[in-house]
Amino acid sequence: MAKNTGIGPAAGNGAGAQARESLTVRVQAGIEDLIMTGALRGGDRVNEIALSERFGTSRGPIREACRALAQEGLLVAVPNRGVFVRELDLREALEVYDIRSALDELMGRLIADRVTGPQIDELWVLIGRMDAAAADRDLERYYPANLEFHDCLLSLADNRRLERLYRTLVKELHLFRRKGLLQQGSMRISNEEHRQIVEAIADRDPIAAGVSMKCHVLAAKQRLLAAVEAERSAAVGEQAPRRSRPGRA
Amino acid sequence: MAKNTGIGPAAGNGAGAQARESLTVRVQAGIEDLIMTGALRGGDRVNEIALSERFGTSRGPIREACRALAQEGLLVAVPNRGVFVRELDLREALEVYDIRSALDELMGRLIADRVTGPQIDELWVLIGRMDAAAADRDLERYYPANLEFHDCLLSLADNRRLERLYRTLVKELHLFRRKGLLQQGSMRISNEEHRQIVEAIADRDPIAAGVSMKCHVLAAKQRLLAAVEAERSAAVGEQAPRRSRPGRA
DNA sequence: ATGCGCCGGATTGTCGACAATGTCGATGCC
DNA sequence: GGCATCGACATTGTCGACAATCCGGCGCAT
Repeated sequence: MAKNTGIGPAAGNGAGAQARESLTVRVQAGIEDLIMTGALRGGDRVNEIALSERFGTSRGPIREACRALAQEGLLVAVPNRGVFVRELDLREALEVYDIRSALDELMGRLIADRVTGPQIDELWVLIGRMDAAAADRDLERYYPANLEFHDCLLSLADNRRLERLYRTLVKELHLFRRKGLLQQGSMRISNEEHRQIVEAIADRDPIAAGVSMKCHVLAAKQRLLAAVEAERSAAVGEQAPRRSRPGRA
Repeated sequence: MAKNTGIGPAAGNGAGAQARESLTVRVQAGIEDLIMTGALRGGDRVNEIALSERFGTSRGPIREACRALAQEGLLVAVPNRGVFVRELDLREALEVYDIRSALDELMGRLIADRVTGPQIDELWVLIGRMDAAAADRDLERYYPANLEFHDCLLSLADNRRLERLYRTLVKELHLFRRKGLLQQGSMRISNEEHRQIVEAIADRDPIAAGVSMKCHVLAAKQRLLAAVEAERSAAVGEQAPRRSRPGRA
């Protein structure tokens, strides 16, 4: 099997080719990637030895990276048992949504207070791109545009701590068990909310911008809730809620 | 030289006597304490060897703890230079205040939605204790009561993620250069705001509770801003802004 | 005298090894 | 047959040592 999967000491890896970086941060980014791409799923055990072979390093940097990720909330460390990929239950996911709603409201207010004309134009461009993708029902194009839109808003807020926090929370939501339910919201409805946001920003109305951003998040929360509820009732209607394996956590 | 300064493997230390805890987490808590108590100040260099002697361990746990604290934002890691205690400039402190204002508003809304009668009584008790301390101008008694009051609110919100986030931000504010300016707010004014908060909560009015909590934080932000401004103008008026040492950052 | 290059000390980054702990399976007993 | 106990394996927790890198001072050439 692959002894070195691309992140060796002298391997010019495509993403972020900063050779002069400590191994720990590279491993940290690598593990994050493994989680984001789904290679590591919630509840999975993180084996230090396996990872050290996977990344071609010793266990030291692995452990340091895991400590950092545990502090960030992506992993949980159980003493003498190892670290596991954190699993977000519905309640925790909703908690994160509530927090994001508050932060997004702040973000909207901050943006409306300091936005410039060209920045507004840029937002409209992104809205247009999302509109086009939504018209084609092309989720593969919509999703990155949506990401870029929110990144743009994030940078416009001009609050570095808020930016870091927001990114942490977004990553955290990837730990939700069935994250497929997250982006189940219809693109057109979501983009209508985006348009409202940009309009409020263009009006330089902090209150309206904050409210529209908050509602955008809360609407996503409601969509998730509805999706979960739908899934549950479907499962109940479908024979019995069969218990799969007695498997361990 | 002191081979063991109190946190050895078998030392029953007073704070958090959980013997079956990994060294890393103990070291992490220890370093946090060093920062909170001011033994380590913003910008200070964190020497791994010194800390390993201080805590009576090897460098491994120290490094892991530092990684975690760096991820948390209390330390900053400079490649091949080591880790330093993060220093919060005014701008960053204000950023944190803005974020806290948003989170506190959320907290107020959540509390007003789910608070019970006995919990309201408990809040009034704490208000009374703060009132008494404020009447005596006893900051030594006011400060812990204030802390307990906010802890109580935090638990009442019943949002674990929010709680963790809030505590992180509070710790972060300790990194502000002259944190003495932070609690410079007069006790009576602050406690008047507290009373407003509890009244709104007792009315079970989520909007009012959120607004009053948000304003409480924003008022603290303004007090900090005023204190900094006052300090600056005083420094300007007082001869020359003498440059101290050519010292390093 | 001043700027440049070299060298020594100190510290960080990384590694492999040992000890401690927990887990899983086999064995024996009730 | 079910359950408690014991033992071997696997994994984590911790340590000491080596190599890479960086900071500071010294000497030298211009």
